[in-house]
Amino acid sequence: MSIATVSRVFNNSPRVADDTRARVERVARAMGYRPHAMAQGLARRSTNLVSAVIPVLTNYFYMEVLRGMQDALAASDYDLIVYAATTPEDIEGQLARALQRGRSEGLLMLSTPVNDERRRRLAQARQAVVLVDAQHPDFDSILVDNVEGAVRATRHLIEAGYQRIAHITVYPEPPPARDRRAGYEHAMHAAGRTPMIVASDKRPYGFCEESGYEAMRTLIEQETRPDAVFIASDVQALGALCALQDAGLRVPEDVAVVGFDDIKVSAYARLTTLRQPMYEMGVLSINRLLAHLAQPDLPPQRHLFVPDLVCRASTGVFA
Amino acid sequence: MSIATVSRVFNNSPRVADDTRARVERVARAMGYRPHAMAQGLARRSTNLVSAVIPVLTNYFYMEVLRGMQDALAASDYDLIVYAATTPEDIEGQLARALQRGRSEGLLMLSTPVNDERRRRLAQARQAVVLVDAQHPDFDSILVDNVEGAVRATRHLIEAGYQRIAHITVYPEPPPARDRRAGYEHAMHAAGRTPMIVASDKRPYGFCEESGYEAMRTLIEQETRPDAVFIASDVQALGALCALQDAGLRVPEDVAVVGFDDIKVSAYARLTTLRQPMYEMGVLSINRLLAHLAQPDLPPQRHLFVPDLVCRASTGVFA
DNA sequence: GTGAAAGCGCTAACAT
DNA sequence: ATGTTAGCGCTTTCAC
Repeated sequence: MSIATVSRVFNNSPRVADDTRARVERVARAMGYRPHAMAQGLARRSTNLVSAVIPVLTNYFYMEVLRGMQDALAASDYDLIVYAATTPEDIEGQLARALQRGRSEGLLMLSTPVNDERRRRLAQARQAVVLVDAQHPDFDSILVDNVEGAVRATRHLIEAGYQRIAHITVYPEPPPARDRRAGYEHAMHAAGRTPMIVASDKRPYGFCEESGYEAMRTLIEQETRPDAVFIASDVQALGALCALQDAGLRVPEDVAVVGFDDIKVSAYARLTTLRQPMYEMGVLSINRLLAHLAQPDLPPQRHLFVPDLVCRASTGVFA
Repeated sequence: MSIATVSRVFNNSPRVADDTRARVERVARAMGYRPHAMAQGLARRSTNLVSAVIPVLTNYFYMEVLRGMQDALAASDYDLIVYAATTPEDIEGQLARALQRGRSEGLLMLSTPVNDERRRRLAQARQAVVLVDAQHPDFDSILVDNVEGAVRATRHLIEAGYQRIAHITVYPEPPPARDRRAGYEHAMHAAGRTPMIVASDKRPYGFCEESGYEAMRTLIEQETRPDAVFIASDVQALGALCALQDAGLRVPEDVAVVGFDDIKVSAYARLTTLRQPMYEMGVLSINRLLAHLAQPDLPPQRHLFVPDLVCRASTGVFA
């Protein structure tokens, strides 16, 4: 029994006799043999590993995307290395790790804009690349139409009859927040309204309850308090709802609130929001990555999801 | 310039002349050379990879633990493969992947009880192992004293003067839920009270908003409604709070609520709960794993954290 | 201080 | 259908 035959059995080569195959399998099971991943990887020049680079871990959006990725990956025989940045600047370091030669074969990059320097590094690493919540013509991009989502959110409030509609964003402002603000401004101007924007400076990561709480406090203390607020993310909206409650204001009677994301708890906070298909985005990103791995010359593709408005009690309108 | 010298430079061997080292480094940078991870791994019999096996991804507890792991790992040069089960039964499959020879050197197993079969498999895989939220004498175990936490929660309600204190758990009941129920029962009996336990059957994963919502509905509809409830997890408590609100009941005036975990949003839901040091547990688990990797004969150690009571408005007592 | 050479545990021609 | 052998890209003795 040569090592080559064993290798053939494990690689399902058709050129093995049925009885030898059975024998090898029996013995392998008996002694608990399984091929050595690294040796296999070196020999076939493929590691069966893909990596995901994520700006922050503790965020429901990323968790859901990650869950979609894992579920889609389970059907393949690729495993997933997760590189989470500890700080915003750390993204470069994590990317460098993910791009090390002989580490992984594919890269999923989340919410990380591709500048020229990064494009160069990605190209030279010769990995399959899929961008999620970011885009670049050279790579597969999977994103949500944040501008359209924000327009829908704002129109919903306008149509429901709210008069002074404010917007809470984050500072520093990442691309998705920028687009959501732009959508809000666009819809407001189109309706002849004056935008009213607030953000609280929360570093390093603005999408958090604290930032929503603080920004809402700022709005509450203003001379002309808004009667509705569109907030850049659900977690911030949760913080904002808390601020309203602390101030003794009722939702939606005194102030209506719309979030963005539709994270799990939002349903239980009765928060009107825009649903992003996070899980589906994760699944799709893996499917695209695997497709690129199987067919390296596959042209890049851009997939834009349009977020749906989910009406709940926080706007008092069940459209 | 031989390949051996280059290798020495990259491995910081002292036996290289300063000028050759400088030359190698310059050229390497110029042509963007970095050692091939798989080849390196095969040669030194070490992959610089550790893996984490997680029952479910979408859970704030795991996310925080994972964040602690990632932060602690960033200082080392190990990368993390994440194996998330798609279903409860899938744990075995993910474990098998993580244990493949030549894949990773260390294993972090979360909330996964070690039975004899698993102990055998882990031992034979010769990996460093750290258990989180589970324990076994053969392996490092990092956990929280769920019984004590539940006792504290229950006592807090008793001391605050609540009369009919119910408990909401989950079904199927994982070890942490079992311990929390036990702690509740113990504290109730010690105070001469009669336990009153409800769970809603939510498969595959009971720690969710829905299950808390449903269980609370059951309690509300009972002839003698409880005036306080200790709930096995914060996410369930969030669902329960929603059920109370829908029923027009005030918290804590009509029903007081205590959760378990202290996830981020709980602060904004004004939920009294028991704080688990999730992030710290993640950091510690990696530190232990790296210690075992550095010193294979290190004896297993058990680390038990005691959860702290965090008093908020949902129990109306700010101790 | 540097180079030559023997692995690491596989896969994939190429023989037979 | 099976065995032989040459790599895969490094690390690590062992010479020099």
